[in-house]
Amino acid sequence: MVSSQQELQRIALAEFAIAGYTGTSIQRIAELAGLSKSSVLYHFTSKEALLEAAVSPAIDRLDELLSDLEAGGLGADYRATFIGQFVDFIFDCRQEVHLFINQGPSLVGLAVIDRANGTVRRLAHYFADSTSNPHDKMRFGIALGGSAYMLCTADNFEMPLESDDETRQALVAIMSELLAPVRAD
Amino acid sequence: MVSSQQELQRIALAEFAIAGYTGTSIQRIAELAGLSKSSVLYHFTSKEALLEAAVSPAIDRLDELLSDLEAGGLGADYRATFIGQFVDFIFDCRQEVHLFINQGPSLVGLAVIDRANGTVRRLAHYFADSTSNPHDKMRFGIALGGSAYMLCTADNFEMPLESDDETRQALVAIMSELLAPVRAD
DNA sequence: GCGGTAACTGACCGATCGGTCAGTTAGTCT
DNA sequence: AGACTAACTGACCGATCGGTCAGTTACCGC
Repeated sequence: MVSSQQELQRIALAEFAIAGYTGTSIQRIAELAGLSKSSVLYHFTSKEALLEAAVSPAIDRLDELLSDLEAGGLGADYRATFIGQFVDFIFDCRQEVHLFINQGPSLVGLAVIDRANGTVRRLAHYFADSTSNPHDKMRFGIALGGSAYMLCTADNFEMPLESDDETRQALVAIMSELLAPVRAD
Repeated sequence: MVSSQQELQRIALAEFAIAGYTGTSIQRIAELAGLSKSSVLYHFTSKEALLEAAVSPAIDRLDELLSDLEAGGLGADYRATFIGQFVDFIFDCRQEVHLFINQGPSLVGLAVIDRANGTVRRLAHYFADSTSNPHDKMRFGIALGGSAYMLCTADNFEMPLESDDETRQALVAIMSELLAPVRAD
């Protein structure tokens, strides 16, 4: 039995990811849920509260992933674990990642987006700060950002991905290759 | 002597890229230009016409780049030329690329965005169709999309890029590596 | 100076938006 | 049945938006 609140979060996340936060009205979400706009605002005090409820779990998860990385370090053993976890994350939270990638820059000022941006920035810096070589900085960014971007975007370009397993394996392999030069402190 | 029209296009492009098309009002653009909203609409019949004027040159350029690629093929010789041109393109049209990446999905239905999406789709398919191996399809997507994404996004994460020359070299090298498995038909 | 027109403007319009609030309905417990 | 309250609703509000239109200003050529 799915509660109205959970249903609204699910619909909001999907619409925010596809049409954009500013491109999605509360009325639209209400219609898709078969409720009134007032009902949406009964459950969530504002549009921003709805966004926060929809995306916070993914940010929490990324925060945790990053904390584990900071504890496990960049050694080859933990790196493989991290890569697997990161790929699982971008698979499981595809809509949220799509939203962070596409709307992180334009929704600056919304508390939950600032939080997401902060976490992504921390992740990016973790790898970039492991090297002073500009080539490797760029390489690591492409490994992380490019993988996330590709997974979120393939649909838009009518590029059917293979099975999730095959796609996951490909991402893990490519990321492992791109992150191979990482040095453990 | 820069005309009002050109100045409006320059401001619009910058704002559309940073704050989003829907997040940027004509009034905002007018204020930044020191003109009235009506004056903006004197020069451009609509907001969409302003967007089209601002981004069409970049799409034209990408179209041309793609036509050259289709003519030159995927052989190692032409590939190096293409990579250099693609990297130049994402450097020269950084704002436009930022806009296509972030807002291509949510602005579907606007003629000029549909055109941009179509061109990007054609480019993505050109490489993906050169292989049946899912790993390589993903790899090529990461090469192209990841590079574009990283260049547009580095600013957002307070990752100062090195000089343009160094950054360009790094991108060319990484793209060359990722596209190395491409097969010429 | 006069006529023509490019460039600009403020007032206005209807539509949409996020949000408020009083009222209604449905469900639960005593 | 009555009281309470969670869930829901329609009417309303002020703000913002893209766009229209009549009027003004600036510039150029004769």
